[in-house]
Amino acid sequence: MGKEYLGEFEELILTMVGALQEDAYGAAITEEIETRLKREVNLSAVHVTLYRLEDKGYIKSKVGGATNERGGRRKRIYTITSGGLAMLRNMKEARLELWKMIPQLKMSGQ
Amino acid sequence: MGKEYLGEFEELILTMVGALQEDAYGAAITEEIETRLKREVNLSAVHVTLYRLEDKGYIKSKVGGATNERGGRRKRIYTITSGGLAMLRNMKEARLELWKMIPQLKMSGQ
DNA sequence: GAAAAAAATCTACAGTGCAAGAAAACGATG
DNA sequence: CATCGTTTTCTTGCACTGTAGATTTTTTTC
Repeated sequence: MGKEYLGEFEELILTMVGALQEDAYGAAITEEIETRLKREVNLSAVHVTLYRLEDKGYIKSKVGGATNERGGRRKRIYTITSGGLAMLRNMKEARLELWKMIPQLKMSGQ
Repeated sequence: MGKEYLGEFEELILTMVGALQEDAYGAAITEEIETRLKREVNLSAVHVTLYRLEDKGYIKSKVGGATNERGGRRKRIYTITSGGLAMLRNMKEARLELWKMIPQLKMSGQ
């Protein structure tokens, strides 16, 4: 039955999978978060979260082809499913709704 | 040192405390969530979360006056602190930033 | 002062966040 | 072809967050 929301970190990782498209695999996601969001993340934290998201059906994966440059294990590429996208939409809707309730939050963004 | 974000449920409860102002106590928060957000919540889940938020300094509490109608223990009224408000702002900023990264999310809201 | 009401508190366990370390798969190089 | 450095995934374990069940406290009414 899956709950109607995700944890904070799960939401972040799911969003990155959607954002990175064909290039969504553990290491790249980690890097992207660190450079673009200036937030420290642990690589295995990302991996574990990817497994959990896949279990829940929000993303799916396939092992990437042999397009490696200099050694290294094959990448496991993740893509967001329609269910995953729907979940992100729901969470966004819910947040926008919530924020409306608290006037002190009005500011720059939006 | 407190992390730079909260869990999903903590965020919800913190927002409700901010929204309900002088009327933020366990039972009222629970009711408000059920009626306005159509989401089932357990009363003690709310209470436990309130304690944790208070521990972290995002809300503070005082026992309410004797303005009761028909029996019942005194309410513990919670109010959001400036730290709590700042946390909500940060989380909102971060989300807006995140959503920008994933075009498939563009829609109604905002 | 016993019963009923309203609310808070306690206890306990599953789910999520996170990190340290191990293992796998690959290219290069002697 | 053995082994070395690389790149990346996989395993394990524990602390923190989400949630429910049952209990206790405080207060009004009869």
